[in-house]
Amino acid sequence: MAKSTARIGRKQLPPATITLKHVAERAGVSPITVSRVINTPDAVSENLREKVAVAIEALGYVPNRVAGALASAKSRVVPIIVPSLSNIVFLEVIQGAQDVLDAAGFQLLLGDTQFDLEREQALANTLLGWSPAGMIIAGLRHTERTRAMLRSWHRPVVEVMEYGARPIDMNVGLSHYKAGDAMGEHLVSRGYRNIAFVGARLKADYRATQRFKGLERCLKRHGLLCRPPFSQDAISSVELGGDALMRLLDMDKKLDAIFFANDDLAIGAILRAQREGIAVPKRIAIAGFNGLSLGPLVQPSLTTIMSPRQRIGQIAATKLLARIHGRDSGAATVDVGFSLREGGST
Amino acid sequence: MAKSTARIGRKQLPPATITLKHVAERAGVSPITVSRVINTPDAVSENLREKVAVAIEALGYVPNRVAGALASAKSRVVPIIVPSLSNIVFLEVIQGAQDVLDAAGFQLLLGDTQFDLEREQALANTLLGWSPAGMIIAGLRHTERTRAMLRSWHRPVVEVMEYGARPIDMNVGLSHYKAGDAMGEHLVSRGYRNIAFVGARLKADYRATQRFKGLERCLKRHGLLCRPPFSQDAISSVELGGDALMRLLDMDKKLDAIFFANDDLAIGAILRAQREGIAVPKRIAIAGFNGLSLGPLVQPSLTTIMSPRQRIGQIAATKLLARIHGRDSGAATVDVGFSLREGGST
DNA sequence: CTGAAAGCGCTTACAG
DNA sequence: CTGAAAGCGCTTACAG
Repeated sequence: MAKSTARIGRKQLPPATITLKHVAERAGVSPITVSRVINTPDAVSENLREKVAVAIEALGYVPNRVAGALASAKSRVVPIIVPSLSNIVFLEVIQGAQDVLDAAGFQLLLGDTQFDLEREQALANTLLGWSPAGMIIAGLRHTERTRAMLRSWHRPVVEVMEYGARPIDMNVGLSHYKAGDAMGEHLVSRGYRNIAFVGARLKADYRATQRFKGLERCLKRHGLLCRPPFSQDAISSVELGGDALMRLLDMDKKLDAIFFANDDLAIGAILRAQREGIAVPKRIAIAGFNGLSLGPLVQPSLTTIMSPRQRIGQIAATKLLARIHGRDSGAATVDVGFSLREGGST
Repeated sequence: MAKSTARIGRKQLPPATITLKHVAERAGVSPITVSRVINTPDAVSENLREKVAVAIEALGYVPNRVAGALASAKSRVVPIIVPSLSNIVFLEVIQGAQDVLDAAGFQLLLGDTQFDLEREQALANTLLGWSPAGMIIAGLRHTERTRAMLRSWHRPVVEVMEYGARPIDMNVGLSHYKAGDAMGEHLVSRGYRNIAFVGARLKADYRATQRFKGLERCLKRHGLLCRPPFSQDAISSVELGGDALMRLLDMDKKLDAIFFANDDLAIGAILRAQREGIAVPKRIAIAGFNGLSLGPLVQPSLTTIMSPRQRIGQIAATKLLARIHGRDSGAATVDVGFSLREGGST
């Protein structure tokens, strides 16, 4: 309309888009100096630093992260890719990572694969388009293309949850195989001889399957029968654990112990047994995996394996930051281990 | 070293950074056409679209989201700001939002304020530097600057969790005040007359305080004594609920019911009562808030108020997307309501 | 439907 | 310690 209106750039900008240039003008310095004050303040004399800080404050300048990321080909963003957000376990890892990254001024970008490795590949691909500073990804199993892509990316990548050989870059987790074996040992030592393993969607949840494999090895070592794992095609939940308990007791009269793939299922089984008047561990022993805080509070208290999930997230983020900042990041792989917590349920 | 090496731009790029230009060259079209094929394929003839698609595939081109965001001043990213990641309630909202946004090709950027409104302001400020397409933020209470900043941003913002007047833009939630009142009505109707409210860090958790205010109004209406809320300075947890139960029973012999600020606390109280041999609801009735799936499984089953947390996230994300895409987003505010689930604990 | 030009707001690499 | 120039990889706005 008004011909006289000055055109800034190609469109009518509301006057409120404050850029580096505006700050520089106000402070009477060049834009690069402003950039330095923000990113590497030690490289600027105190005199100018002060002037620039005043101008930033006065104008309410907010750096455009996007422009910075484009120019430098990196951003203060770290994607974390997990199989699912409906599982408390991954959320705790995210929480641990968030604590550390946030304190360092990094933002977490969330991705979930729905336990689908092809989706994971597409997601990782897209997320790399954000020029992240590094990446955290759950698991050691990925498509070959995902592995190749992340490896040739040449930025820090931490694979979390399970501990194992040949990570893409760094790895923080625990051996689910050993954990399964340890629980098997515990059950056998307590005198149980007919032990079942119960999970949910075991095909997708290969870490749970590794726990089963560990149990299997243990039972074989003791010359005991190892039943095939009982897997239900539903999202793991407390209800599901109770249902599984009832079905198994009905199907297999000799059963004297159940090792559930996780605490949700196991707690569901204990609560269900309570309601049905089934004696735990007398009629059936129950064990879980994860070490949720509810475990010690149910009756009988749950025997389970504690995995340090938040710590996994924290360690992963700490190693990532060390590498991003060019500091020593310590060992490339960390086995955070696990511990068995004996409760009254076995 | 090798003088003959061509310099592309200012540094030696590894040959593997495929850009729009490379795709355009290979397809024999201009870069803008490639851009259109990616962003608005309908605006390109099928002939060229096909050629470009082939080139993209052949080169394994991944669009640089950062460059796109800078050029267009918007990105397919949506920050979600919540008070805490250690609370399952917010995680479920995040999950609901993620489901919807992910399906639409948007990425979620995570921020937590640790229940600090100043931190929230700084976080919102930083996150705007990512040129997000919209924002989801928990709560209706923010600093005046945060409100002004988001309002003048002129992009869709959804405030979630509680429902109330004067949102910044859109609002999806429920009335915690009414929910507290409703639980009060239930308890009074069941014959309880000495009712306490128990929470954790109520100063920070103002939504829990609103539930207390609702209870207070109800008790006054019935001419009953309303005790001050009992708040503990620790993160809400199952253990804490059990401890609070024991302390209150000891402090206040007349007490016949406790309304806990959330289900974690209430379930902890029920489990503790069970272990201590305290009769629920005979000696003391227990009620919660949230509707966690564990509630119906403990003994006695928990009376609680169900809040549709995942749905809040889904609705918020859906409205955001509608506005982003210029479609009708429906009502600016949505009261998702709540429902009281009667269990055996009252 | 297609393209040449200009620009988004920063940072890199160089020079002084 | 400070700055002028060039460029990051896209998209906008315009023209045809």
